[in-house]
Amino acid sequence: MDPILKGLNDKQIEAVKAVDGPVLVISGPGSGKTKALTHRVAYMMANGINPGHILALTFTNKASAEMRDRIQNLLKRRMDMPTIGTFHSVGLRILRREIGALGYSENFSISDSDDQLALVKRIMGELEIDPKRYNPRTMLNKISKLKTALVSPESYQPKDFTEKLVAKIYRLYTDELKRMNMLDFDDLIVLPVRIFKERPRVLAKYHAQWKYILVDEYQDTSHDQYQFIQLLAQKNRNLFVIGDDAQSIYMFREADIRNILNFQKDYPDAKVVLLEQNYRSTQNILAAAQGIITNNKSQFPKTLWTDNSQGERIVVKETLNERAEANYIISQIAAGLRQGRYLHDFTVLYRTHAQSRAIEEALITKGLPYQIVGGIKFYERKEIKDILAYLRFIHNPTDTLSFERIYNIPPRGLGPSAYKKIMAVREKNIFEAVKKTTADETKPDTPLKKFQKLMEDLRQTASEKPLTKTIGHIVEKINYEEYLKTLTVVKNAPENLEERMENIQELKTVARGYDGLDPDEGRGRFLEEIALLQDADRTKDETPRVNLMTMHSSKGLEFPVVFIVGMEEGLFPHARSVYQPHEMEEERRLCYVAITRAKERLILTHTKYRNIYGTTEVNLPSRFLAEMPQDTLDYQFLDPNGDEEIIKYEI
DNA sequence: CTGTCGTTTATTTTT
DNA sequence: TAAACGACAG
Repeated sequence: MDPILKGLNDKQIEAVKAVDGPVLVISGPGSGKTKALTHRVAYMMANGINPGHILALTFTNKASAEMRDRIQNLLKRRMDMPTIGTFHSVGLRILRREIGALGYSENFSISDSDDQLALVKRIMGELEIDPKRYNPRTMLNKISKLKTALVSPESYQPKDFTEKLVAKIYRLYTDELKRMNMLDFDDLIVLPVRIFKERPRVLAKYHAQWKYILVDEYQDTSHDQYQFIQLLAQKNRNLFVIGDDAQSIYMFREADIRNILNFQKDYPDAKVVLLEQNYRSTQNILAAAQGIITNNKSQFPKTLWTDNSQGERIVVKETLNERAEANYIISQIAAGLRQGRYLHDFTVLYRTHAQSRAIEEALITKGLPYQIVGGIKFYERKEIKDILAYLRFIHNPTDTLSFERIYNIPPRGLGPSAYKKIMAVREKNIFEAVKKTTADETKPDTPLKKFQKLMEDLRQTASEKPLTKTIGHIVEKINYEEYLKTLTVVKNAPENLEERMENIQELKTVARGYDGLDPDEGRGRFLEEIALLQDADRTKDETPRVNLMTMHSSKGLEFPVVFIVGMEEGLFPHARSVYQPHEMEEERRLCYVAITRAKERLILTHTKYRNIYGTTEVNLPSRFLAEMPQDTLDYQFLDPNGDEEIIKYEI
């Protein structure tokens, strides 16, 4: 037997060996999906398929990196690696070569979601649309929805008044982005699709290159991603998709579960493999998960099974309030630690970020180290965004969004009126517009003139010095630390200042990798790369910590002991999902995902009283509890003398 | 232009 | 509860 197939079960082997033609693999939680995927790629390479002909698409950088690592480890000798990347990075790679066809210039930059929102707000301001009546965020969502549905501003047929507004904003939004030579995230998929459709010869080039295509997390693909895949795969038809419809939890982000459900319609000759053996969880945990998910209508029929032991019952614990809930969790962690578990064996999952507060407070009181996974991302921090905005404006002076961000940060006496003046005379290049505006000013040292001089100086440095030097120079020249001080003094949080300066240091560490390049090119690559990175790989210390995260961020992970807190109607399922059946089903899948993170021990908690937005709510236990087979559960109801709870759990 | 004050609103978010 | 935003006075 091929050594690469060793350690795989029959189904996994089937998935690995079906190299030619369309293949759909439905992989249950803990069924060795990544194993199947990576072994398949290694198998293909070991059997003479040119790695250059293989394209593997993932959703996250993390998944890409893991796949690359594991494939490398499977190979006997060093070989060229296939193209492995996120949808967006592969889209970007294509655009870098092909975007000329659409009339953009090649030094385009990529806007982040804050930029997008700022742009929509600006446009709505110009159109005098009341942002209270029409939420800019909602409008942006609608635009993004249209884009992912591949509806262009030209082809959009608005029906009612609101849609007509959306159409207007959408059109201006698109024009303005193009004018700034900027792309949004959606464009990284949508534009390659357009090029493929309009330029068969370009598409043919990619057909010749990528003859084998693999897609991870196929259930999460949106319509544009679906088109992207279909176009690339239509010639050779060697399309391997793997995923789990039951774990689709990103519908709200345009994931279209029909893509996976209809794969066999798209490819009637598709080979279908079900990975149903679970290597992760106890029988009880699996039974609970299965019990939940069977309440959903549309899904791929499958039954998970495991050779693992039955395991202990799932604890359903009722507590008085969220403080007692947190204390209970800590008591359970303490008990686990006494039995030899480590802090990182424990994970607390919640539906909304707001719920982490009570848990954190309890952990801090008891001095237990923890880490929040997800939450505020590195590149979303103000100090990072500020510095990056300077870099982006230096790099692309047509980027009015970055200009908008920095022209008065730190405060230098520039405001809306100065901004209007500049925008009035702008062609494309804002830096030139600033020059034009200052030319009319008679006084010698106006704030705008100072700004102009500052930017000239920064641009000079940026074009000559390595990237880290430039960053240091920016921070120094704009007196950024002083500015941060004024911010943190107001909020009375000096520890914040230190942390923020450390973050800037961290940014420099990332930038160092580009110092060796030509300054302009290095800056470009740096900005491009971090546009696609949502979190920096910061080298964390190795202290074991309790993990806290939303159920969404837990997808793909596993832990010996999992707590799911807030198992209450209104919270989980979330109140906003209850009335829409398809949203209710998504909540249920989320529950399925959360439960199946647990390997050995699962504890579900709900409270009688919960403080929410400052008012106390009385919540019923979540309906999901009733949907689990009751013989897998161990109910622990609230002691009638509820007050004692908090004391009882002291450790 | 800047800072303060009151009002509003509140999921999840791989890029 | 608290953050985020817009209105308004200095």
